[in-house]
Amino acid sequence: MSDRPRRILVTSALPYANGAIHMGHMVEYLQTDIWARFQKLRGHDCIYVCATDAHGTPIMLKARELGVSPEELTTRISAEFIRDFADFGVDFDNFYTTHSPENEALTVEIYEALRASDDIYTKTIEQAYDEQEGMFLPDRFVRGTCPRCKSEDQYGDACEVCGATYSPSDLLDPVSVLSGKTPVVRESEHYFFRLSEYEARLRDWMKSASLDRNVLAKLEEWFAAGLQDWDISRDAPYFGFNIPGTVDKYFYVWLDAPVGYLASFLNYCKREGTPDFDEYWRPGHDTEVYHFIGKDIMYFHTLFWPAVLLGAGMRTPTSVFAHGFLTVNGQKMSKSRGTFITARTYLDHLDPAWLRYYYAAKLGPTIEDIDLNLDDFIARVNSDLVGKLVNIASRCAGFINKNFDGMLAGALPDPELFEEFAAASGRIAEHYEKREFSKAMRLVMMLADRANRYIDQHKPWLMVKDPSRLDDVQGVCTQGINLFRSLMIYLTPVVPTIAASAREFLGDSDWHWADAAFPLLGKPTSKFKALTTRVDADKVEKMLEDAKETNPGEVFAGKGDDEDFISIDDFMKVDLRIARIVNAEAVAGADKLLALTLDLGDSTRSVFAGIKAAYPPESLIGRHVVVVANLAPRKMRFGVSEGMVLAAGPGGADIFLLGPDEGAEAGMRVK
RNA sequence: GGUGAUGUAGCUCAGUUGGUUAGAGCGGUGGACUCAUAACCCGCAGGUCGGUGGUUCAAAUCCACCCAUCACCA
Repeated sequence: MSDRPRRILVTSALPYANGAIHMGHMVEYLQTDIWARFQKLRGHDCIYVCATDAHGTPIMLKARELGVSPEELTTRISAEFIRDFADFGVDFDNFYTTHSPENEALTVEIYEALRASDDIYTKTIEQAYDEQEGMFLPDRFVRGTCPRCKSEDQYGDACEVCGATYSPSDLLDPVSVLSGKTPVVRESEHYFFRLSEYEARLRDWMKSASLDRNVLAKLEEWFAAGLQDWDISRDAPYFGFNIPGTVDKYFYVWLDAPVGYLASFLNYCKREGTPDFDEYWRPGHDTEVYHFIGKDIMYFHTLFWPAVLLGAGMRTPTSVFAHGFLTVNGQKMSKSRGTFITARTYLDHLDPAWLRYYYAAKLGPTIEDIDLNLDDFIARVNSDLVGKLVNIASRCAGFINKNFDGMLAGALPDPELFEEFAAASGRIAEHYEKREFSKAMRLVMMLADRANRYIDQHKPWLMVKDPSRLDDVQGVCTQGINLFRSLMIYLTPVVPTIAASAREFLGDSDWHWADAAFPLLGKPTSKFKALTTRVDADKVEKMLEDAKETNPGEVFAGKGDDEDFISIDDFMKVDLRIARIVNAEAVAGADKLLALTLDLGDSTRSVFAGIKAAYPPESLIGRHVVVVANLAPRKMRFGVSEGMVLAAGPGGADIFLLGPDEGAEAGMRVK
């Protein structure tokens, strides 16, 4: 097939270190991993690198919130990333971090090169500034009322209700998400990259990169709108790399993040002593570089990144492969629906091979979203992987084991059929190469059907009763096992763990793609063990229950996306007050309730609290507690409750009321 | 709001440059088999191809508008 191995470098987008890897992330890492494994299986020289994306405001703030340094935070999260990926069988050649000396050196080098080519200039801009926090605020950290439709509590860059785009200074009643204070407008000098000068060169690159049709359409759209120069600096405090020649300016995280691809690769080259970094990143070599990304970050990878590389005199990626998002049961992943499933939650309950197969069965080369439909997942894996594929080996192995001591026959009874399977190699490989994984899977499963039909037609279970036909039994089963073996070789990139067990069963050494064309004959096999089990619907159910319980504080979405936070305004909607309990008594006929009379300073309320088992009523009188004062009154069997007293604990006798420190008085607002 | 994409059997998806009765797998159903992780094999049923209008001898396929879903707007 190929005269000479291709030299390929592939990357997946760098996961952002402020939360756990989830099922949506896995689409990309599995897609890339399958492709990289395929290339290696074909005998090509393929290196797969990735890294943690460690910089930026969200990480800085998250670290502050947790009371650790950003370095500690990202190191800890990187370790989680590495574990999750390893357990899913994602086989990186190197997984590094953007907070590394290599990355700093490369980022600075690129920046200096851009300066030398006059691609960098400075300009003073106005930006929202939080005086209390002492920092400039990214657009998403300012919220307020949309100037167009007057919807409240919108982001500083766009209104989610009417879709208007604007800058934070346009908001009515802007508020800093960090302090709750009104931000002021302050001037600052920023560094800009002259992206606007790059349209022609980017168009040239586009043509050579054979991008997906949809990606091209998107690029055209952006060109039509006109390319704007890119603000690549941020003011201190900022977790990132200092811009040389400045005291308080830092590179914007999106500048050094893609440089992280180079840094991770450089780190790999240094460690392994090979290959030569420059052969992959300087122009004029026949190496190939591919970035796998999600469609949401196309702008950075198809405009900024190639332009930066061009400006710095480096080579541009051979192509950029964008994929769509993941939906779960047809909808966006959502915590409240329990469909926000982290990689770890999945791994706690289910076999990674199943997800790898399922994603492969649905993935194509386009930016279309794919859906993880859990009922479909169960049906698909059980029917394809177990019922069709593994079943071929399972139904043949018994005969070979029992009657022939595990020995395969010396010849195939139907070499033409085997040849059909071998001949499919080219088409399947082409599908893999073009990232048409779903087509590859369909073809393999069609062949698996064919193999099952073959066995059914020859009925070894009948022949085995006739001693004179034992040779035929061995032949048919050897044929079946070899058909299985070829298919398993084709599926190695998708389900490497299953392939490894199959190889062990067959006593085969390492597999290469080309091995599928040559049958295994006259060799002993080991005792057959189940290669994978069926998906148990109960386990999927348990996983979903777990997903619902995942602590939301531990999981965050991507950069700048904080849909899982509530804003300061949301919090301020809750009117928490200090109240003094002026009276408490058991409610006749209620097992758990106490009727409390609360003094809120300016008013008195009746509140029912389910704390009877934990507190004798008389012990409460005179105590100060915290109460939700603006909770809608609720009619209960014993009367109307006009608020809610805050307490912690699992319930029963283990309930602990919240109380203020000495000095708080009834009616004070808690904030 | 602008732009782009998607919408085909219960489910997941194919449908090449418009051309004979719209396909596959799963599921359902009837049968067969009993080697196999109740797997496998044979048959059957299921769709006015999101809606409306148009171009054409002919449209899931082209055009317009509408509806729904999703994404992007640096």
